[in-house]
Amino acid sequence: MNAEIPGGAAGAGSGTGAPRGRPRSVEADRAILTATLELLAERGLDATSIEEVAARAGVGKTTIYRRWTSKGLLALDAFVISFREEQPLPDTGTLRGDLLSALHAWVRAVTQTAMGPMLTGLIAEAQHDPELRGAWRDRVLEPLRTQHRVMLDRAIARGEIPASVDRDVVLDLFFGAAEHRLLLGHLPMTGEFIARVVDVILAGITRTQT
Amino acid sequence: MNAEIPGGAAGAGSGTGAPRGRPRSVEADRAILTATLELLAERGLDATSIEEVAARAGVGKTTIYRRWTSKGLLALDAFVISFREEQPLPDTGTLRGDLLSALHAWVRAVTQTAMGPMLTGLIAEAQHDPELRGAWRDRVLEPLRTQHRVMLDRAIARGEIPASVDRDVVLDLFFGAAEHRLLLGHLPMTGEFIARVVDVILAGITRTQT
Amino acid sequence: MNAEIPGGAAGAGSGTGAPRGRPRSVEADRAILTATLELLAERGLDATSIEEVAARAGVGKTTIYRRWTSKGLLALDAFVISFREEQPLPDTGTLRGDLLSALHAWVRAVTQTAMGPMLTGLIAEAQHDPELRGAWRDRVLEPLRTQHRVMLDRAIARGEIPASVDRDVVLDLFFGAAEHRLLLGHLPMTGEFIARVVDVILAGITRTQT
Amino acid sequence: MNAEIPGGAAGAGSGTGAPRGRPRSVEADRAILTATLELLAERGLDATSIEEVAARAGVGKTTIYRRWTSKGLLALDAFVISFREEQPLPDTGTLRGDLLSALHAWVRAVTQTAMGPMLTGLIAEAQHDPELRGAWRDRVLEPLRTQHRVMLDRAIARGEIPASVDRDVVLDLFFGAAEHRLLLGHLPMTGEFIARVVDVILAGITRTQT
DNA sequence: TCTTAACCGAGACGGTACGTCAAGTCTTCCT
DNA sequence: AGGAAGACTTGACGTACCGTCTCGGTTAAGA
Repeated sequence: MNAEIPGGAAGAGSGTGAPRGRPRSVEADRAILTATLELLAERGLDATSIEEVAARAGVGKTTIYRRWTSKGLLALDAFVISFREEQPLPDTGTLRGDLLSALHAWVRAVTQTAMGPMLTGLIAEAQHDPELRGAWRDRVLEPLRTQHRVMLDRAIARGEIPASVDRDVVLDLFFGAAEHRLLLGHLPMTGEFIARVVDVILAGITRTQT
Repeated sequence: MNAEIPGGAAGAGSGTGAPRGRPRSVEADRAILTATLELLAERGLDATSIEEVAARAGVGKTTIYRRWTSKGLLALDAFVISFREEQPLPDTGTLRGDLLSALHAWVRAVTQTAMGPMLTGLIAEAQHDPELRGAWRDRVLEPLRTQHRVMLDRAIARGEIPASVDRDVVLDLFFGAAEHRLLLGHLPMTGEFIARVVDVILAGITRTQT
Repeated sequence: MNAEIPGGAAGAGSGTGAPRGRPRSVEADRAILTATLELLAERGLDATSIEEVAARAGVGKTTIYRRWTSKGLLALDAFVISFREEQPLPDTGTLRGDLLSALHAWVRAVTQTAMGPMLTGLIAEAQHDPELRGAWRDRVLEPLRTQHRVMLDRAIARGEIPASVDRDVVLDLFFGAAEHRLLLGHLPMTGEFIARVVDVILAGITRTQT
Repeated sequence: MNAEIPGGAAGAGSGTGAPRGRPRSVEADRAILTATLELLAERGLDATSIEEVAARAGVGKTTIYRRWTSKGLLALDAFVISFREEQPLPDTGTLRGDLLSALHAWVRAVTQTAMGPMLTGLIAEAQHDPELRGAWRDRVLEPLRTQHRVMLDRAIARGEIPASVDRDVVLDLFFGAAEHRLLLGHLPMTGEFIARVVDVILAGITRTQT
């Protein structure tokens, strides 16, 4: 539970032993997150109010505020549940295959599912909510980067790319280009776009900078 | 005026000749934009209300709504005035020099001035305001891309990179990586970051010697 | 208007000339007071919420808060409108006749109309709202006392009672006994009660024949 | 204890003999009443919440609700404990002496101690809580009246006043006038006020209504 | 000694209403 | 007709208490 709903006060302090008082309702947790997810998909984070979430979940507003300190952190929890396993760690044998597969999965998620609007809504909200910004980094961004860094490490082990590669910069280029198109929508994220992004990055780090 | 404040209804119908009635106050325009700029710098787009802008500008709310249909478009106008000339088109003789110079200018603007919060605030707002999203593309993004595409065209003419390079993808990688760090703040935009971004892209698109 | 709705900010300062801005809606005033009166009669002051008044009046909550700073002052205005002329100044020629007539009118008002619950509700509310307490004194109690003091003054002029009578104490006994029964309800306010109250007071202050 | 805290469910079923189960904590009773008394004195009945009483008494809310069905009844119990013996039955030998002494005691209690705010708060609360209204009559008003009726009976026995005197009306005038000033605060309860109230009533019932 | 019933503190539960803020619109007088 | 002022309706905010409920854990009497 703690792992899935870290946005709130997380109930009893770990190690403090007895949790005292009526325990938080697991049903309420579920109802709130379900309602949030539905509303997020229906009208986006900005147009969703805590009041509406409470009404749809059949829950008092305080029950939500007791668990989450802001709309953003609630939305983050709802998002994370759906997003986590949609981003698998591919292992195709070559870096090109891995990168293509990973970017395809990301693009598919943000264009074919409700993840797209959720993601943009959360990034938007994070711009004026420092706590959400931090939580987003800790619970979405860093896990994703850590996972994808593995692909680069394997490529280094295989000798495909030099060990001197700045993996952080590579990840920023990799996700940055796609995120840029997602946020501004100036150009579509086609298969060709994906291929070329991977091509440029791959060529850029494969070639020796002698 | 029309060219600088296209966010609003543009006042008198174009071509109708005589504007009839009292003309719009130029002082009001200036006062509103100045107040907006101040508030944007002080507390960001999200925490700025039309009501406050009106109060500080010494102007009725109606006077603002008559010119701009949304807070975002007003902020965009205030932003554009300040942002435009901060992004010069460098011409250093080599693509590497041009790219480094351009990215340095961008990073400096968003980290050393109030442009950073304004930019992130506007991108955030654009996520739930389609009109602003369009205006942002037309009035900020495309001009910037057009300007930077020239650098790539010159490099092609010089034979530094092949004509087959997908310039849009290059621009997405170029701006995407930096914007990514700006929005999420997971890593700083140091000089080294700038250099490596340029290096990877450059290596990725430079003509093969084979 | 000022005379009838002194609970609010009373709009423009008198003498300041032009009232600037959109004037307060007279319809809203009326709708609010009507709704308040209905709800007060239906369920009493305590069980009436500002929210419900707003809803029934078809008015925003702020429109009420702009005019009245508390529920009590709003209720007071609604009450005063109804109560004012229900308490006529009788002139029967004798003090006994005047007092009987006045007390009858008061008892009739609080037992036969909705004035009773309103009055008790307002006195109750005034116990924890000093502003209402003051307003009640100024706008209900003192006018009523001033009016009834006239009856005593006429009796003094006629020589029925000595000029040395403490008229304030007489009024306190007169209203106090009835109010006491109204608030605690331990005994009914019958015609006999009225007669005996008047008898005792009258006997107590009538000039000694000695 | 039962005699002093009759507001609650009175614990064990009458006649059932053995109460079964854990007996109610006497400490909790005391703590709750003490906390109530403190808060009543500090901020009045209206501004005191059950939640705060529970917190200060170091007691669960349930423990309070198990004993008292409403805030008013709890406050009544706290009040009665303090108020009871403050109102002695004077026996000075003359009705004037008795009345003066009794009214002095009452005025002193409500003006010099925290009894005043408690009393007004309870009367206020009783206006929208019929149960409290009944309890107030049974446990405060009637005992007080019964006690003071004795003074009138003694005066009748002594021949000071005729037996035909309506003692209820006299008591209403006696307490009504003072309560009136207490609730509305339009005039102070001075020694002169007390004397004149007694004078008028005494003169009113002494004199024969031939 | 072991149930068993009612208590205890703590604190979460679904609600209601609070008083405030800002949104975008409307209405007045004035320029 | 534009402009400043300030009203208007709407809707959401986050908070405080309400009276109820559920925990784990006493505390006694009865079996």
